[in-house]
Amino acid sequence: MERLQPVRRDATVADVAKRAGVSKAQAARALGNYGAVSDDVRERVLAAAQELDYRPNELARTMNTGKSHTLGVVVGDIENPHFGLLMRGISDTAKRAGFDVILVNTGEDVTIERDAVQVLLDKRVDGLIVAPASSLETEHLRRVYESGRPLVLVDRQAQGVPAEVMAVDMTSVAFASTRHLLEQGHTRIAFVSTIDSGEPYRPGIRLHSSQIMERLTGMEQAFGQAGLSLPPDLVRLNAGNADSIRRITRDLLAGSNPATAIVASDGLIALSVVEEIQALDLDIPGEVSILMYDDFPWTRLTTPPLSVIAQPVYDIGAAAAKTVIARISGRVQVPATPAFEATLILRGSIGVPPSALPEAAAS
Amino acid sequence: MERLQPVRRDATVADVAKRAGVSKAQAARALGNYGAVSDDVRERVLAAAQELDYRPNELARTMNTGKSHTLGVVVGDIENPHFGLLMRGISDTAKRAGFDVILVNTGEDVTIERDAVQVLLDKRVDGLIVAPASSLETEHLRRVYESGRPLVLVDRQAQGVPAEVMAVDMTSVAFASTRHLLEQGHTRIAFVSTIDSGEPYRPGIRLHSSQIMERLTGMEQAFGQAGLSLPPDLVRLNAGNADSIRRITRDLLAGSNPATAIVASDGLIALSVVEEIQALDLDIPGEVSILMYDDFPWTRLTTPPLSVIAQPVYDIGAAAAKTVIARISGRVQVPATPAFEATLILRGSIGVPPSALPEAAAS
DNA sequence: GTGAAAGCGCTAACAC
DNA sequence: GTGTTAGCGCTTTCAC
Repeated sequence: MERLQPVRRDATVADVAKRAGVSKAQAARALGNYGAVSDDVRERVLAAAQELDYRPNELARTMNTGKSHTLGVVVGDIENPHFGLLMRGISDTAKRAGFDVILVNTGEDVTIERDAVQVLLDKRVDGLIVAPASSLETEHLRRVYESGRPLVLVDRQAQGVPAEVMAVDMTSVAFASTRHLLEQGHTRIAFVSTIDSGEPYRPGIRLHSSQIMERLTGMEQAFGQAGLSLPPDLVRLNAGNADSIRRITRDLLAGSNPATAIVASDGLIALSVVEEIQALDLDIPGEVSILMYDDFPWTRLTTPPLSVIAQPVYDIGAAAAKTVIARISGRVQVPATPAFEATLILRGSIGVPPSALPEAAAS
Repeated sequence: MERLQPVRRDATVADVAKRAGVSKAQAARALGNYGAVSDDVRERVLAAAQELDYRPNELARTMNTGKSHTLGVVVGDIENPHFGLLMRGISDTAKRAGFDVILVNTGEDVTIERDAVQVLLDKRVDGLIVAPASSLETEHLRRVYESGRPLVLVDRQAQGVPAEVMAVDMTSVAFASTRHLLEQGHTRIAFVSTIDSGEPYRPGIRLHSSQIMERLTGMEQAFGQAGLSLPPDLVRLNAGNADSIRRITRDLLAGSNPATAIVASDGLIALSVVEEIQALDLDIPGEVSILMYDDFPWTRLTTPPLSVIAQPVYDIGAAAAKTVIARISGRVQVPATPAFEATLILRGSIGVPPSALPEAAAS
């Protein structure tokens, strides 16, 4: 009951060695080109390998050396072009240095992130780049650090994890953009974010995302500098889905003291906010001003085009990759973490609030 | 010159066994829970594992069993939300079945795709899902098939590769949407695609992307049914970057016999096309009608909202995952490949061409 | 230069 | 139930 050729097993070093008439060790040396090998042997071995269509078993190789020439990347939401671009920055840099990149998506779920990190570690990636779902729940990241495998964080901090963080300083750009809004005459400035806090905003609240914390801090500072304070009722967290965002938008724009400007924490939020504003038949920027985080191509297409806060996402990815690779290579002199700057790009969606217009001022 | 604790080596089965006072084999059985183990032994082993913080070396495990409980995914452009959504469909399904998913991006480059597939194969993924960069250069995919590892294709066919393809039938929706445009009175219908053909379009041309082929076929059929033929001068391939797309758009809209409708092959193209139309100060849909492939949220935000051809991308991903997993599990009865249908979603960007309006007709 | 042999951490066949 | 013993495919001493 035997097959003639069980499944055409892949050729191994031993097979190649036999065919070339040399020892396994010599074949391995020629194949992996290390150690000392005579030209004659090398030639015969490579020829044999060719004929047998030999492909090294990377798993076995990794098991011995501990190196896989692979970077692991963990992100929250690959559907967000933000991460797509980040990924390209990482991939391009990694490829140039001879590293492969594998990605795992977490849906911004810390539990899944924990598993993802473990999976990657189990696959023996040489280094890890993580955009942490939470800046507070970070034991699993601390463990990566303790395992000694290089880890670089992107976008967000992670409390208690002594790893480099490649991220924009959101505080200053939030400050600058809020000041701009204040200068236009806005004081009722709203901020809408999906960030899941479990409770409504109050000054001094602690959030999972260091990015959002920074944005709020920047806003608070700008208000403070103007002798005002950020209206707590206009900061809306937990804006989970399109429906809730639209409801929040309606709410912000209703009543006797509505918001005159809305800052959307990401593209998806801006989308629903603008949709609701259109549904309410309000004018942008005549009646409501809009500012959103991240600069996506489509923001130039809306009427009016959206003002945005752009981040050098590709560069952040590239820098992250460069740094993990430097660490992997054992370089002591790791490239200094660059300071990334976000920039406010003014398009048509920010204007003067109705209350500040001449005719309104007269009343 | 010895360290007291060289690097705190990870605990292995042997360590656990020693600590629990049993043989390696028994420890392994308890840990991997297979074979027969007495309650007493199991308890001691698990306790020892706990104390030593034992984590199985998945690499070693994979080397022995040949299984990694991991799906490999290869896509062309992760920046495109299309693939992001596809990825979610895959991940959700895989996770539910206990599989991890790792992704490699190729930038639509066949050479990189070849490497990516090899990397994944080297990592011994149990199955592969590939959105092939080319439907024509497919030897590497054929090799995957021959290696016996389950392979499922998404979005595009791959010539000579006998693997299931999860994709929408683009021909029929292209036919239907073109007929709709014809019924509105358009005959000068343009089609713009990034697809790299090396040469301009001519009827009967062979392209790398089966999807684009189908779209063109559908358009040709609709024209044929109307007793007309697709104007070859309006089919523009090789629209690589934003600049060239804008140049092409300008070109299509100039002259004495301009296009009255433009079909954009993807979101990025639509973006540049619309930008150029706005720059030319032409009215949509008064002077030019627009239709694009893929339904992204932002298409509802432009003025007017864009008519699109929507695909059930998430479902395609889910189905692909389900099928590879079925194959991996050796199920003979693999779920039948569902027929995915794209749908034409009419919004405001398609209208009657100027030439068909009463006043124009009078002239 | 070259080869024999040990070992990476695990699973699996085979005895008892 | 349990332990012994081979491997998996590769790298890496260590002799010669």
